[in-house]
Amino acid sequence: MSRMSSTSRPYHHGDLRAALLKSAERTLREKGVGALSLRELARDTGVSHAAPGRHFKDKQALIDALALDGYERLNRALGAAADQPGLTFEGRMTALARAYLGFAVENPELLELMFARKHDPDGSAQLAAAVDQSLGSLTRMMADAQERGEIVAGDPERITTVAAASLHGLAALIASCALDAEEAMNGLDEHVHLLLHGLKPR
Amino acid sequence: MSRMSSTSRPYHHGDLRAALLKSAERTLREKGVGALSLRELARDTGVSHAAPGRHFKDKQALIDALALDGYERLNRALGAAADQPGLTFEGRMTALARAYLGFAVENPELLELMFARKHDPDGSAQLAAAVDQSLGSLTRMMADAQERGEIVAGDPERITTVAAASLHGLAALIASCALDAEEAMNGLDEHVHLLLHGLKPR
DNA sequence: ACCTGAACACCGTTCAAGT
DNA sequence: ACCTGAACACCGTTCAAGT
Repeated sequence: MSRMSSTSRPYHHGDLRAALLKSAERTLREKGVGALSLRELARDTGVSHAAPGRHFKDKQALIDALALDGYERLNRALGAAADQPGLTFEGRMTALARAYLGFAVENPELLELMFARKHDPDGSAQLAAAVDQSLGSLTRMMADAQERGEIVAGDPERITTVAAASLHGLAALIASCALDAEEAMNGLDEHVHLLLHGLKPR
Repeated sequence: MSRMSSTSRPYHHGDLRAALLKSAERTLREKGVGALSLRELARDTGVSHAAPGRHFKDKQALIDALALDGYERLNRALGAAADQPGLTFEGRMTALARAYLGFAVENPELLELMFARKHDPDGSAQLAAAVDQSLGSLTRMMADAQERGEIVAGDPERITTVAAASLHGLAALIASCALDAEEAMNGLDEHVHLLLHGLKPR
């Protein structure tokens, strides 16, 4: 009678799972993976310390869920960049690179988490699919370009790997603070140009 | 009188610090960063749980020491590869790449740790120097090549970044199991060739 | 100087019990 | 179905005390 809200909901939450994920991403962003604690998450969400166990069997399960959410956002960004019409191949490649690096700059801790070699063999099927989708945007672009003769012939997977390594390397160096983010973004056009035209003089 | 060894040494160890590091690297390799525990390390080394505190002010300090040791080994490998005589530029680049990827394949967990964005601002001066030395091998190689006109003109730092991102991307993808290690090693010559000659047809 | 042993404030995970 | 509260076995870190 004295409570103001949620007359019909059981306990505190309609969607504790979502609330926990939201809170987790916040502390991930602000304090890093090391500061993630199920108990603190429960406290912040106003729930008992055992409640998260109902929604995530493990701490790793929560981390995997964060990673999966990250991939979904990244894949939307990559897809949108790759599908832009009216661009040259180099233009599309640059747009894709910009989308990826932008994500890395905005979500460095999350990116690290997405690429960590942890992965619960149970829940990792979804994660594997999400990773494939990320590479998919790039693979399609390379296959298209190859058909049009805009890039060299050869095993398309190998060629995709070269491009992927170049972009992921930049993203990883940014996320780990080995490279200044702003500087990398400013040099991005030239980076892509060098990737396509090579380091050797023509 | 009844002990067989170390008649003059205090307690159990002549070099507890080294013993802890050795044990730590072993569990890092076998069970991952998440399994590192100062208390377990102390138990494995036959010492009280507070003893590690004398040698590492923090768990992070031990991790930083592991990372520093990793950089020292990596830098020796990179230096040896970069200084090989009688090679073309592409040959030296390939040797450097092979050294780096070899390290990544042999020490995936350690590499992840070396590139984690943690770094105690206190002890990180040494770490920063070690990182610089790693990049140094590559930077010198690029500067040499540029002088001889073997690679394109332009800001040498930018060009070094392109090569570094390409190699580090491969290494990171291998370490995170996103790329099959053997496959990547087999394709390494072609990878370097594409890096130098570009993805566009000539 | 180097280590011990107890203490403190945290964890993740499990499980009977409540609503 | 969903959550609580207590319990268990661990942590990292600190600090007086021992040798």
